[in-house]
Order: sequence, then structure tokens, then C-alpha cells
Amino acid sequence: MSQTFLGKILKQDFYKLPTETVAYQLLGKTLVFDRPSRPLFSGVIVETEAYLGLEDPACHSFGGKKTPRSQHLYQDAGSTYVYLIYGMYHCLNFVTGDQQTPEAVLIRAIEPQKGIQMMKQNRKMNQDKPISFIASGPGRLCQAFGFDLTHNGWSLQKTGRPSIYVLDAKPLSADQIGTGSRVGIGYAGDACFWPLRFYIKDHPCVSKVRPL
DNA sequence: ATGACGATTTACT
DNA sequence: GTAAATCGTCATA
Repeated sequence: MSQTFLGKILKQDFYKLPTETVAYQLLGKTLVFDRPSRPLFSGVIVETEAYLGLEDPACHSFGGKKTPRSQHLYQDAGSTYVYLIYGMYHCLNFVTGDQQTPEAVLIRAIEPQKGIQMMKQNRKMNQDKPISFIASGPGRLCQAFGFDLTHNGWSLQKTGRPSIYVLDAKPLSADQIGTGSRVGIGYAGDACFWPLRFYIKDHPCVSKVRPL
């Protein structure tokens, strides 16, 4: 059986799957940021979280709330949602669901593949530090890739450069994947215990932040 | 106009 | 272990 899907850009249909499924299945696939006149950045996604929209107190669209910041959550599946957090870091999400279903997957960590030297530069790291420090956390990831508000609302199907997209890969087996509660949402009541965080077990690039 | 706060990270005790 | 950094966003008025 030929696996011609390997290395292909994930289509919008993928992002239309249930949000938890997207979060789970993104693990092991490759995030790519392609810009003109710059090294290609890429890395394997090793940690994600699902945010379940109207029903999820931790989600920016909880209860149907729609603000200038969160408007891109209400786009159709398959685009980016980037926002500033704590006044100094950015978080990268992929929008899922249709316009009535403002949900998203937070990309929490990647294992850097291409552009490592410049990622370390962006992070102001010494070149001899291990790659597990580059993008093991949502803020670190955006700092490494250079993502900010100018990358909000981009289609993940955009062609040419600059573009952000994800390359398909062979699905991981269930025993390689860990599940847990989400990080940093202590204000969200019961929702902080929902098992919506997914990560590749024993992977050094998973963020070390401990959930509640 | 004002004030509280956050899907984080880093530095410091 | 705790605290500081830092500012756009949002609710309140």
C-alpha cells in the first residue's frame, strides 16, 4: 500500500474533524513556516490542547463571546488564531469547526527540524543549548518561529510565501500518546480537569509546565 | 477613562 | 518554592 499522503499539506477537511480529534491527530505531523529570504522553519508537533468553544469556560469564545481578539475563532476550520498573552508572549492555534463552532487547537510544543540555528537566535539561546529548550511551550514556540499578531487569521492552505501549513505523517499508535488536563486555565472551574491536552510520551520537547 | 487580568516564561530566594 | 516582567483586551462606568 503506497502512502502517498506522507508529506502532503493537510487540507481543510482535516481541520473540520472534531476538535479533539484534530488535536490528537496533529501529534507527529510537521509544522512549517515558509518565508521569503529566510531559512525554512519546521518542527514535529509534540504537544497540543483542544479548546471547545461555546461550552468550554477556558475558550475565548465561551458562551458565544465574540471580541476583536477572538474573531478569527469564528472563521471556518483551517486557519490560524494567534493572540498575545501576558503582554509578552504569543500563542499559536489552528481554528477548527465552522462559523457556528468557534473552536481551536493550541500548538503547545514542537521538536525543531529545520531552521534550528535561527530559531535559537530568535530565542536568544546559546547555539550549544539542546533543542528541547527551543519550542517546548506555546510562548517559546512563537518566539522561535517569530509568530505574532501579523500571523493571525492566516489560511493554512495559503500557497507561496510567506505561508504556514502542516505536513501529514503516519499516524502515531495510541500507546505513544499521553493525555492530561490543560495548562494555565485555573480560572475555568471544572474545565481545568477536562482531558484535552495531548502529547507524545517521553518526548524531550514537551513542555515541562505542570497542569493542575 | 479606569482597572484587573491572562491558554507564559524566566529569574531569583 | 515565589515573584516579576509587561501590555492588549475586556468589563465596568
